[in-house]
Amino acid sequence: MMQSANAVRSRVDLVFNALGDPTRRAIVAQLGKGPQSVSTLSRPLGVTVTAVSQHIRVLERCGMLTTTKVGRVRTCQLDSAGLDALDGWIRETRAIWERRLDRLAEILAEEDS
Amino acid sequence: MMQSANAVRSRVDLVFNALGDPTRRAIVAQLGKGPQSVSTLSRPLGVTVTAVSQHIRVLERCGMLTTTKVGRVRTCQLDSAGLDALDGWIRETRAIWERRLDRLAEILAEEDS
DNA sequence: TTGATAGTGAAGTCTGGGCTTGACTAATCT
DNA sequence: AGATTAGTCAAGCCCAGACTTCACTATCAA
Repeated sequence: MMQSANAVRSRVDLVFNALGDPTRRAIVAQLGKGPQSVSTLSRPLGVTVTAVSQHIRVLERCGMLTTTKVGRVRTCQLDSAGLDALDGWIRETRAIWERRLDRLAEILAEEDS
Repeated sequence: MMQSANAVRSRVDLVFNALGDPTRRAIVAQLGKGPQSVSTLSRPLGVTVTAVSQHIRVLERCGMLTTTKVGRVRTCQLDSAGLDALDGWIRETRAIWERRLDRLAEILAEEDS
């Protein structure tokens, strides 16, 4: 129940690491237009199919997308797990940040009086 | 008014790039506990003050934190600009993703009838 | 069965960027 | 003034990881 914090944290780390690369962000953007095969993804990216295949694995591992292979073609589509993790991190971080601002406001108010 | 899309996009890119590094994520986490000086930040991170100084510049450039130098000590604190950009990106991406799921549901529904 | 197509695996190249060291400046202390 | 401390600059080291090539397998088409 409380180890989930660590699990989430590590997934967030993986997501940030994954999305830290411009090519992978481009892949995610591409998939926004709908599910696509590995080779279809590779064309507008200007990289090898092999490279895309490698990126796909990274993105899949961190929950940013899922893939299904039917026949010889692997189709990729966005997954919400990665987004959820990211979202959680942002909320958490912002909450901490805002709480701190509130405290600062309190302190300033006290100084005035 | 519409060029903001590009501006936001590039800031998001900077943020992802910045947060793609574990040390910088650690810095952000540290700052969650409150504003801190460069050298105070460096101690628990196990890296040189110089390294932290470099990271600070990257994080500041993308709006994740702000710094103020008084005397010889530079104090860093979280900024919401970076978080806002990230948040916007997530909302956008998730919206696209969900719209796509809805469309898929429609298609499946049509097939059934 | 021959050929073309989609993708993966292994192995190697090469560059970006994270980190360090050492020298330096500016502020603070005694 | 001298010594200490906080931080920055410049230069270089070094390695993770992004990308490629080549060989290979599996699927589909003629």
